[in-house]
Amino acid sequence: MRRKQGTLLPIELSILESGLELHARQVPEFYGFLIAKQLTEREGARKLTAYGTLYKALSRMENQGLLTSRWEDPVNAAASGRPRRRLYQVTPSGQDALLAARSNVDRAVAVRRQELMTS
Amino acid sequence: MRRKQGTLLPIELSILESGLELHARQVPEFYGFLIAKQLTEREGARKLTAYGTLYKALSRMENQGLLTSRWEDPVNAAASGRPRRRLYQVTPSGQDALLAARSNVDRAVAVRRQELMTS
DNA sequence: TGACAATCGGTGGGTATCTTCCTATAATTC
DNA sequence: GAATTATAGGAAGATACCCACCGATTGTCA
Repeated sequence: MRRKQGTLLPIELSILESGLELHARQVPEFYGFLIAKQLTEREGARKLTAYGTLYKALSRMENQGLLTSRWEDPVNAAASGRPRRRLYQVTPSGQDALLAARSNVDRAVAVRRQELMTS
Repeated sequence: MRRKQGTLLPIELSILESGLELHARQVPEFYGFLIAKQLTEREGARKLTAYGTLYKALSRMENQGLLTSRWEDPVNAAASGRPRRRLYQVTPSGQDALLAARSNVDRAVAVRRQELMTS
């Protein structure tokens, strides 16, 4: 869709919010599948069947510097009897982007309210 | 289906045959997914969508002593960028079972042929 | 204003294993 | 021969990740 510079897509906002919320709850890192579950719960019924969308968003965000990732220790994953995870963290730059996006939304809401009041 | 003592199911025969064939081709160990692919190719079009059936057969056969298994080194799997495999080998007892089942089939065929000739 | 280029979302597939639930069927038992 | 019982098969879903492709949309430029 060709994005306007410095804009975040809804899914990217959700990822950043989930990530920071988990961080606040003493969960330092997150991974794709966890986010998928969070989104499914939060966003209600309409589930995210298309994991491709999510994983593409994650790698996009990592390329943009909003996230960093590392692979889980494979021995650890094996000991837990599951595929290994790719663990992500929100970078300071990611936090900034979220704040900026939020204030943009606030501003848009304010403008819209103004429009409604003066019409 | 409640099996008759000392009988092999078609899928078990296929697994043993594939395993031994791979062994003859310098592939010492096999894993579920590989067998699934082999079966799909060999058995023609009708594919094995039900992996549950295959994996259940494998663990059944291991319990019966027809196969042994070990987990692939997780570090190795991670280096190859894929989930780790469970590696199987046909035991001597598995070879015996295959031979016995084959001779049973031969005997049945012989009996049937005899029936046809004398009818 | 209209065309172009970039990118995004969704679908579907590939890599691997395992579990649970239900149904169908065959072997035993009476 | 009928009733019981054990077991196999199929479907579906959980656990994780990634890639290729197609179509839709949107920002930008002429």
